[in-house]
This record gives sequence, C-alpha cells and structure tokens, in this order.
Amino acid sequence: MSQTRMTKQRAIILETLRELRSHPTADELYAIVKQKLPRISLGTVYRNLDLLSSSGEITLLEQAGQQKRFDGNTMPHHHVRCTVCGRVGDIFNARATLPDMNHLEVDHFTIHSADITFYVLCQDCEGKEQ
Amino acid sequence: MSQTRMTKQRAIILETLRELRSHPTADELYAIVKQKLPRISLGTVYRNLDLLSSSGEITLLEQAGQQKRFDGNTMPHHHVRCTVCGRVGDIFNARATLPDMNHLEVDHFTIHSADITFYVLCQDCEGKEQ
DNA sequence: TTAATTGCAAACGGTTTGCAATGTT
DNA sequence: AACATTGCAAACCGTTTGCAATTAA
Repeated sequence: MSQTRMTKQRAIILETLRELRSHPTADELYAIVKQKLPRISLGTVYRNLDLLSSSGEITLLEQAGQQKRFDGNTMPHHHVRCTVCGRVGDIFNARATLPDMNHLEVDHFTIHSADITFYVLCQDCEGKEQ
Repeated sequence: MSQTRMTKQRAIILETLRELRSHPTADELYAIVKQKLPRISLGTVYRNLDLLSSSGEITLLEQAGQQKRFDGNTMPHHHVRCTVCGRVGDIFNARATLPDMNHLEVDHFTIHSADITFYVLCQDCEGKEQ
C-alpha cells in the first residue's frame, strides 16, 4: 500500500476543480491551473485527476473517455454497466418503477431524452475479486 | 442532401449488430463482421456505425468516446449535457420527482450507483441553430 | 454514368507512461 | 534517506480522414 503525498500541484488541482461550476476536461483544467503553476505539465494533471477520482475526492462523469459502444436495439430501455470490465447489459423490465424521463421539464431545461445507467459489478468480475 | 446506398458491408454490419445481445465496441463488431466479409476494413465499420447512428437505426451508448470530464462536487446529483457542444451542468433540484436510484435492486442486479444524464440543447447552441 | 462507398494507410487527439530529477514525509 | 511525484517527451490506442479504386443506383 503506497502512501500519498500532498504536493502543491495536487492541492491546487483539487482546489481549482472544487471552485469551478463547470465540469472541465483535463486540458481545460490544465489551462486554468497553469496560471497559478506555470511549469505544471498536462501529464501531472491527468495523474492527479486519476488519483483523486480513485480516492473519491472528485468524480469522473459518465465513464466518459471509454470506448464507444453501439446498440442495435432502438427501443427505449436502460442499461447496466459493469464498473470493472465496462460491459453493458439491457434493462427492459426494471422491478423498480422508473419514471418516463422523456419530454420532461427539469429546472429550466426541456429534456430531449434521458439516459439512465446503473453501475454494477457483473458476475464475472465479482468472481474474480479477492 | 446526399443519397445513401445499401452496400453489402452496411447491411451485414447492421444485421450483425441487431442480432447481438451485447453492446459491442467497433473493433469487437469488426472481428465478427470480418468472418463474413474478410476484406472489410475497420474504417468502414466506423463509417457505417457513424452513419447508422446519425440516421437513428442504431444507438451510440452514453456519449462514450467523448473526452473525460471531472466534477469536484461529490454530493449526489444529476447532470444535463448538451448534445451539441458536450458541456455539462448540474441538476440539484429537479422539478420532476426522481427516485433515489442508489442501493436499488433492478432485475437481478444490485445497483451500486446510478447516473442519470439528461440530454438537452443548451441555450448557446440553440442560438446558433438555423 | 454518377457519385457514394470502400480498403488502405497515414494522421489525429486525448490519455498514458518511462525516465531522470525533484520534493514530501 | 526512502520513495512518491514531477516535467518532459515519446508512446499508445481508439477514431477519423485523404485518396484512388470500386460499386450501387
């Protein structure tokens, strides 16, 4: 189990991200942080974002950055996605009652569509855990 | 407005994806399609998946493949994402009543967490439409 | 015949990584 | 002193694209 050390870079990355209302990409955050630490590198930003999201101090949105996946079934349905291997399954008959999310008004936005993804640990990956 | 032509490649890609229960990545689909059309290229698979999802015949899951975005706020909340520019906003107080999706049982899966993303056209992008 | 589509290979862009130097504990 | 972290640059990998040849309409 390796220790983690609080570097100036890590502190400023975390502080900057917390202050922002936006949900920046790594390079957007890099541009902002660079104003305070002109010598910081993009690699350091990536490494810290990685570390901070593993420890739960920040969140990586919607599994973005993963490979594209395609679905031949265009009927409206939801998905389960394994947090370990990334595989995706369908949810047609949710036992839980889910509202119809389409054409809903949420805050001041008119929703075009909604995507609900349930994150689970699939049986294969559960078997491989120790 | 350009015509679209039904090529053997396009037909087999669509047919193969529809038959599959999985939600394959482009390279997984390529490997399967290649058994029927040994000379097909990965580029053709990408081009057709792109075309078929623009026309609504298939679906691209969860905006996967886009850049990673990070959120400094770890309080549970949902998101709106602009389908054009990709920018993401927070939904803390949905007017609509949304169920608590965490620690729910859906089908035979135990849900660890759920991510609801509402897809909208943001005001900036709405202004730029003709 | 026209122009959409293909296979190929090179380019692209976001992310990761190896390494020697630096900084935290 | 030990070793986690950094800056830098190169590598990586999924995806896109330019081009000449092919093929659907």
